Amino acid sequence: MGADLHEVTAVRLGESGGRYTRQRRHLVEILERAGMPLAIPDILRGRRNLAQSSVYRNLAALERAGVVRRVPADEGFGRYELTEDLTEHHHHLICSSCGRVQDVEVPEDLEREVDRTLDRLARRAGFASVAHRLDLIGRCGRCATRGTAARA
Amino acid sequence: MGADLHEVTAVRLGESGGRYTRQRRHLVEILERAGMPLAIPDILRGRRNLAQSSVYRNLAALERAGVVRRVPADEGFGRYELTEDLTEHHHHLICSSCGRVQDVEVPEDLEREVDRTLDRLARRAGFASVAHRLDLIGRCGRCATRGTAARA
DNA sequence: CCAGGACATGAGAATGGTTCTCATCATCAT
DNA sequence: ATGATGATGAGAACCATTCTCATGTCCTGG
Repeated sequence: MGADLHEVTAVRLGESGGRYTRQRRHLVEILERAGMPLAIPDILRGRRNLAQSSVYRNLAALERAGVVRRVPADEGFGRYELTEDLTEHHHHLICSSCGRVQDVEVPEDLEREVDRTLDRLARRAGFASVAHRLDLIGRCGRCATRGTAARA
Repeated sequence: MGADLHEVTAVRLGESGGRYTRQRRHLVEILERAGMPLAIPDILRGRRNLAQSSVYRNLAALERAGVVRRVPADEGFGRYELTEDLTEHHHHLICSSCGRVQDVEVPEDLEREVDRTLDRLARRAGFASVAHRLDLIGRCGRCATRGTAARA
């Protein structure tokens, strides 16, 4: 992996009628290095050569091509990461206090059991072609030490 | 349950320095009847006596009181449901094509195993006080029958 | 009863993340 | 080269959400 990440991206972009331009390659590299879902400001920070509108447009293009995924956080804005077939299947630790998102992988056997069970439930409800999304909500170490009140 | 839903709400609202007004009661009843996360337009639909700004404000108040939870969907807007300690712990079937969200409960033992494992992983990563969120992504029956292209 | 204080409401303005528009550039095939 | 097709950047437009402010409502103490 790693080397052909860009090949795969190029192919998929081609299929969806797009080009693998320098800026799109740049975005893919940024997301690859980050290893965690990034918000637009994170991507823009200290890179004054990226136009915000182009970043949005290109992330949308990469999403359409199936290379990038928009992660919905409960922060009022979105974060972006590479799709799982380009990395490893993983889940997120989400800090409910500062919004920081961190990747985790869960054990194979739990994954399998979750998948199996959910698949059954989904079918029963008339849903098809199912993936799952499993996130942990908590407080990261940094937020836990200073006490940020959440609820009385 | 059901009867004291309103008592609990009144108490929690009181604790967080608010009143259980007619409109807030109304919102709680709407969410209770729905049994699925509702978007603001769903709540407003055919109820011209509710001011949009008040609905937002009141849902925020109810969320602060721990009665309501904002569910982040990948639709660009939020949905609201009663918190789990007022209903049952459950998860969502999310249709990736039409955005419809439906509640599901998963078997006790899977829940337990997920909780146990995630707790361990979280602790290892320095996260504390963890809840989980487990959603199914797929296509609902309605969207599956008519073919809505998602990706080539 | 009446007055005052504290919170709730409604309408619309303001905010902020995201998407669209449009004029200009780059890239590819002929 | 040359024209077509798509990409880029800057800013305007959009839309969900939040804020403002002028009332309204409810409870409390006199």
